[in-house]
Amino acid sequence: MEAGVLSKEEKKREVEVRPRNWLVPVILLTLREWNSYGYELMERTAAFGFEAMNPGTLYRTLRQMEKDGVVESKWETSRGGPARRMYTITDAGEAYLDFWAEALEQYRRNMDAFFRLYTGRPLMNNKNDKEEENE
Amino acid sequence: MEAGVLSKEEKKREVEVRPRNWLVPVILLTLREWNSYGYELMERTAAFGFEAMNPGTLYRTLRQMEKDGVVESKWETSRGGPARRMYTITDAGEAYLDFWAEALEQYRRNMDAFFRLYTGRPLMNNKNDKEEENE
DNA sequence: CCAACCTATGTGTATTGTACACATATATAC
DNA sequence: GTATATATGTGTACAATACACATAGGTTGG
Repeated sequence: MEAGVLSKEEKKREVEVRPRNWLVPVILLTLREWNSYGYELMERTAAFGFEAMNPGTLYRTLRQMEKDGVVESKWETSRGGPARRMYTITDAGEAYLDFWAEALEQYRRNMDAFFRLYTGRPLMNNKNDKEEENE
Repeated sequence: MEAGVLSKEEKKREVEVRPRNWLVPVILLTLREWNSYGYELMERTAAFGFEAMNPGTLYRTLRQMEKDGVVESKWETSRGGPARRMYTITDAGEAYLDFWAEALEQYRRNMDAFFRLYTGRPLMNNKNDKEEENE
């Protein structure tokens, strides 16, 4: 394999940087601002990295979130056009969001550690032995 | 569901904040510092959020990375104790790492946007209509 | 000497978050 | 009345990681 450029193999899987469980918090955060519904949420989640969000994934996630009690929904039919399932964040949802944000902070520290090491300066020499440097 | 505290349901799945594809870059970054092997890498990946890394997952990932050409390995037997499969990062591996780090920067912006919104100040009022605030 | 233990690598299978493909229904515009 | 935008949904696939378990070499101590 050649160096310097990425092989077709690697390009294919592109690099996807996004935390797992990113979708749920993003939805919750958005709903904390305004009540909303699936179709609209799709646009807004794009701002957080879900650029080509698949509708099915979003709708299913919303249903699951309702089962989990972090959101509630009811149909909104008083309007032209197809009915919308309007979602509201629950108290449990806000609690979950807070919990998640806290965890995100911890992760940010991990990411910073990554960058410190990446950008050159080795954090420390706390490795007991490093005899396998070269052979 | 009660608010303020997390339900058993939510506690069970804990909040796992870590980007997808985090393991591979962490391994590559570590190998860029020193050549290493699975057993040792387990300790080091812990520093980046893989606190209870399962051996199987790590070893399988390393093999896959070798197939992808981002690392190379050879047995090290000149030592007491079980043989170690020593890994070295390849040029392609370094290129991949660079590529990934760049993508990570973009994600960091998403995360910052999340925090700005989370910590109160609404980014903007660029939403066309928000009639569903209350009903 | 052989049993217990640490080191070290591995396989088989499950889980989970999201992706992809596709289906359906309601209104409005032409 | 059919095309289009809006809106919600199901079935299935996939990839990253988790979990459970197996194996084998070497060292230590009774």
